[in-house]
Amino acid sequence: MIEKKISEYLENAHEIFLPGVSLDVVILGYSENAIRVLLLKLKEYNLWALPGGFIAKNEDVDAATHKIVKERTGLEKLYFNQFHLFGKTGRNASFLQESSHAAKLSADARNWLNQRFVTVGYFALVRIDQVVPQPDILSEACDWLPVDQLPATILDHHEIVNTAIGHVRRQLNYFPVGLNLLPERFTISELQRLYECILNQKMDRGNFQRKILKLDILVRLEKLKTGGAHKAPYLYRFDRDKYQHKIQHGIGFI
Amino acid sequence: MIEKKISEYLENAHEIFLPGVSLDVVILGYSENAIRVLLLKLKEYNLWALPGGFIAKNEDVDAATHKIVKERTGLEKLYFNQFHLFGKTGRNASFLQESSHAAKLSADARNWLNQRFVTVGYFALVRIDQVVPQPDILSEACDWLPVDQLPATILDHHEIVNTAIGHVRRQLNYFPVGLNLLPERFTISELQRLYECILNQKMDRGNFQRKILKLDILVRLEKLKTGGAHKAPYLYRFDRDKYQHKIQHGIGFI
DNA sequence: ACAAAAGTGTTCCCCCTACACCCATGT
DNA sequence: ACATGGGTGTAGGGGGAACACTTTTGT
Repeated sequence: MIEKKISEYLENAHEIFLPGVSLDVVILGYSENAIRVLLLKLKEYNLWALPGGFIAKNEDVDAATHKIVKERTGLEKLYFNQFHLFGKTGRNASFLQESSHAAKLSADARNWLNQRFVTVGYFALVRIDQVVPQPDILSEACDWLPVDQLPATILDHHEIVNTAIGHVRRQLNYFPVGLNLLPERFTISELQRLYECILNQKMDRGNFQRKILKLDILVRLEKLKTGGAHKAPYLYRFDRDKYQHKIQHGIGFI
Repeated sequence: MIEKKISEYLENAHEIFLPGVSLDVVILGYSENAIRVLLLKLKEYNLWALPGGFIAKNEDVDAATHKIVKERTGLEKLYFNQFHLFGKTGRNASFLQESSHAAKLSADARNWLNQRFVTVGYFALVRIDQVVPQPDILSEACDWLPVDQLPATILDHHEIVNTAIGHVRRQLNYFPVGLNLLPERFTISELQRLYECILNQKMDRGNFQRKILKLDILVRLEKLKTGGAHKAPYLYRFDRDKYQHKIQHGIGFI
């Protein structure tokens, strides 16, 4: 049944999708003190791949990205960003060509798959706890893997992930990207650990607190009742309205 | 003769180039107190267009960009950067379809031109005085036009230029982009006027000088003999070696 | 009582800002 | 002499870095 779906998908691809252009999304989340990327384990191979796909002939590239992230995560409202086009020669769907499906395809479908592809890289920032990862029809599993311990991947997906991280790191100075990765309510310490993770460096506790609060984009909520043997910290939430006002004048954090 | 070249180019395009992908380069220069972009005036139309083209099936996208900029400017060593993929539906080579050449083309060639195109945006920074602008076969003229007074352009080239400027402006904080736009030797005042142009705001003379010199990427040369009724300023040149050392630790200017 | 982590305060110092002041040069 | 622009000096303030102190809570 699933086999039939794959065959149909590949057989019709050359009629539905733009030729030679694919897209890959680096979906990033944060849990257990690590930035993680959502990867798909391909059937028939011991290789992982980024969620991705093709762009329908009558579809905006941004819209195609939105659709793919929604399918893999279940999320509707998304923060995502295009960051690079990977256009080296020799990129193609080689892993599909070798698959058991390729043989059954028509000549047109096979030619379409065999052509060179350029791919548009997007990154998306999501809250891991809100996501229910969904493998696509070509993959057998789907998992959040820490970006500093990537498994073997197809093609240049390793490079795509690393390039994405670099862009996120640079955006940290201007946009409160961290807030797209945390749950609705969080403590300053949690936010600091996230920042330390992204930038890969320790920060001073007291200074971090003052600095992030002075941006005036967080709202203090009730105190957190914790089971920890220490003072209960405040919870905060991100204030999108205040943020929208600030952003026009530029936010400088680091 | 030129007519024949155009026909040949368009007729063979579908065999040589990647389908559905084009590239456009925002070539920026600086002269007479204005940031200027190199635009081509199309034959048969009263419209301007960015230098651009297609990507050969066996050619890296970066290489195709390099080739195009070299053809239009004569420059070999270049600072250029990919910044965005423009992928809205409805983008195509509409201006070519209406041209007098389109009628003579084979069905294959016409279909290739009629398809939807996504385009990769690059920007390049050049020294205007070193450039001898060269129109391509589809254009009758080629000129440096100030980016704040753009003429009517084809498609979304207006948006592409403005997006490019935004990226350059943001890079100004991290890379000495200004130095790719000035002649080999320049005064601090000239550099300041350039920065003021890009950022569109006045800066303090004394502070600009200290700040830019403290980056320690400029080398002071001999004094300039000027015809001006004032003290002769020093000339400086950009020190690429020092810069390469600095950049790893990050350069913060603004 | 004590440990652990949160919240807040303090001091030092650097750097940015804003001007002011001299210097060199051509008219 | 004087205007013009170049180079440098300086006083003040804001903010970051480092560290200290107090507060709350569970064991």
